[in-house]
Amino acid sequence: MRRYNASDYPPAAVTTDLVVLTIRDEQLVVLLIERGEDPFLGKLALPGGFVRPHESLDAAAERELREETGLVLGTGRGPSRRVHAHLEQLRSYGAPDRDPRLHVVTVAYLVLAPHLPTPHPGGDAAAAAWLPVRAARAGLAFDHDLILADGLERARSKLEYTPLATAFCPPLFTVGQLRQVYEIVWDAKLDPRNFHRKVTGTPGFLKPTGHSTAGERGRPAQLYRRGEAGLLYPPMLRDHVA
Amino acid sequence: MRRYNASDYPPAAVTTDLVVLTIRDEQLVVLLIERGEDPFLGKLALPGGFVRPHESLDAAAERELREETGLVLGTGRGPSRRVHAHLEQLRSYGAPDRDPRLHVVTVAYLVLAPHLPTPHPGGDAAAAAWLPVRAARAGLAFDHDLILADGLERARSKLEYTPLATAFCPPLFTVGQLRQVYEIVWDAKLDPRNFHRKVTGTPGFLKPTGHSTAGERGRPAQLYRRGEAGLLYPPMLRDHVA
DNA sequence: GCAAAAGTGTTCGAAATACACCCATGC
DNA sequence: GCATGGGTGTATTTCGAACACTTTTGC
Repeated sequence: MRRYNASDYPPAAVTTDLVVLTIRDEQLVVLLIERGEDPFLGKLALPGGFVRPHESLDAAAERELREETGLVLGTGRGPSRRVHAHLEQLRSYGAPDRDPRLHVVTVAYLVLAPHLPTPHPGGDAAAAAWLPVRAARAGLAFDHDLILADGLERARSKLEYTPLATAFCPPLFTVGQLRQVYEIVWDAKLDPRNFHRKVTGTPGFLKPTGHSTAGERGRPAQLYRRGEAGLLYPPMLRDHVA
Repeated sequence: MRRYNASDYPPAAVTTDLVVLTIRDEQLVVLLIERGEDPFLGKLALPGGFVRPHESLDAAAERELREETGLVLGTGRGPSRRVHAHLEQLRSYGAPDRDPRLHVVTVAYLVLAPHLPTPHPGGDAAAAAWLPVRAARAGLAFDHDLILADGLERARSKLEYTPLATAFCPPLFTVGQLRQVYEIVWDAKLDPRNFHRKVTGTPGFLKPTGHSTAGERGRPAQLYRRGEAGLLYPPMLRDHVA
């Protein structure tokens, strides 16, 4: 970083890869593309691509998501397919042989969103689809099995101490919907009664709207919005095995 | 990532920067170098530098630490200055203007170690020194203020749910020494009696050695080694403010 | 003896768990 | 009515905070 001759630029390329998670049919699913080029032609991979000159990493991640799937992050109005979602950097992967052709350092991102539309493949993707994470745990291109596993672990642990589960919910949601998110992501059963008391009692987790559901089975439920808290205290605890 | 023509390599360079923390004179200190070149000539910065072709990110971080400070990570025998330490990736920073000359993506690492020797500056560093983190919180080169803040927050939070505090201790240590680590890193006072019960009662945190200290003030203390656990359950809780 | 640090016992209150029970709706 | 999910009350237990007290050393 101290000298700036062109000859000192290492021949490493920078990409972003995305672990996009959402819930469909009561399953945690991940967005995968089918590679349309070598290497790994025809194999499944996480969406991603090169960071452009003078483009921030976050911007590159959003652009890749848009190009390969047609999904646009953000809250404003605009062209369709605009979705609310949580985006955060996961970590970087730079093993010299992770790409067989050249040294590629990738910065992985984690995207969590409520039920998303079917993606429109574009760019280098021959196809794009949601796959249950159980089915996607092995056989991905490059080191994407590892990246997916890290993304899942990040998502699971952040449900404990942040209100991140709300990223899987629509803007207005019930305590029951929120509980279902925890149960699906953690693959665990939670007591509905204690869960209710816990989330409504955690400061800043939920903001009541005064409205409730109607027309569904059972007693109508209060609708909540995500609260202001960035960290949950006390945290939601999942069972920790030895 | 799909095409491999040289013209597609974005002109972005990849570096690693290191947040090296240790405890000296009962203070949390960070390793800083004085820049010997423009930009930011003469300013303080985190040690770091280019990732070389076909070099892994972790290897680059270790090499930069060695080149700029003479410190060698690892447990084996060999040339002096070899130290035990914990090294983990922190996160990546890629704002297009974070380096005034060219788009540099840096992968930051966090290094935690017990009392380290005075560094020997080398490479591009005009000087290298330990500075208390309180004094180093502003005025660093590039976006290193931000990277340091992120590193501190990571270290502080990982003390809660991992045995990482032991990385600041020598191989054999007492409960009192471990408590001092928590107190210094968290800048908080902890009750020695409850702390003792808590750490000795957390499975896998500490492994008794059967030995104890002697020749110091007060009652001799049992010496422990770090245990096998990767995660602490129940976690050590610091006071969470609203 | 006195100071200092290690370590144990006990009490108190907050919070997690388990579960009995009631509420409000669709059918 | 009955099934279904929403929501409250309450007993039990577990755990952390506070702190009195004992232990073992150096001086």
